[in-house]
Amino acid sequence: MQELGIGEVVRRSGVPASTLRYYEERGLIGSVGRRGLTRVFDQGVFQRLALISVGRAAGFTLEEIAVMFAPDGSPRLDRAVLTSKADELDATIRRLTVMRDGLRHAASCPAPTHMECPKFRRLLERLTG
Amino acid sequence: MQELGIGEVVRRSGVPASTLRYYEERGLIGSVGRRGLTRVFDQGVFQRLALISVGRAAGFTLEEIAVMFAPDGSPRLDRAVLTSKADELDATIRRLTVMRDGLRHAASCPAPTHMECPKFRRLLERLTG
DNA sequence: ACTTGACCTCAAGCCGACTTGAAGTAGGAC
DNA sequence: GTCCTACTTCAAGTCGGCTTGAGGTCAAGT
Repeated sequence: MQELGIGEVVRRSGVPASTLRYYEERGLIGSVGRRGLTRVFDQGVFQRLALISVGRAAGFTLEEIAVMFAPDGSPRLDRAVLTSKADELDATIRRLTVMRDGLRHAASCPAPTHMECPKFRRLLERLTG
Repeated sequence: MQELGIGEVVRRSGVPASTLRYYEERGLIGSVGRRGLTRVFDQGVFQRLALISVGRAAGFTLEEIAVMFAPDGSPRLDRAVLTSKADELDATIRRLTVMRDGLRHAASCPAPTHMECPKFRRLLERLTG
């Protein structure tokens, strides 16, 4: 497995070195070791970074992400936790979908204010209800 | 339109008073006026709160939400902005969907570590790629 | 030998989104 | 008239997620 310096990881992932160090400190990514002082990463780091980025977009904290995808391959990661996170995500996705439709519609709606558009209000009701 | 005190809004929405005041200060919700010192809201505040909550879940800042849904009914809200936010949301939704599937699968996958599961790795590739 | 560049650590700072706390006011019940 | 409760302001504090800066190490190049 090819070994990478932090600079390489920065270049290929776009994630700043400070963030990589921070993630390592928080236990989210593991450098496979050190060459002298400097961290050595393997290819897997890119997947983990993708995972972290999506997790963040999903609204999970770094803490939660660390628990969900423990870097060691996870000590018998609790299925119930995963399932409930997936359920959370389902709810989020549904809400985001409604919001996206709302935005899309608002972009093309001729009503003077959004609130005057019945379609928009119906979407809102789907959010509140 | 029925007028509500802040306490009522707190009770019905679950949003703390401090947050409501903060949102008002940031221009995200408008109280229709004051009765003496105290803020008076109308029913519409609940929709706006729902909007804000979904917007936050979608990863937008309060600033962005304020711009998207200006409280005054929005001074000719730029359609391009809305459309591009909708596109952002589309991308987010796709990624979250992949993540949800990943979590769902991880919850039922017998592989000792996630990375050893080919299905999980394929999902990861959909995230990275 | 010495500079350059890429890396390191550690502490402090910053931003967004709130929360908390102290101190004050306004209106009704008694 | 004074007590209670619900509200108010304003400043400061908190937390998560990083970033920045000062000062140090190491390897390679000239």
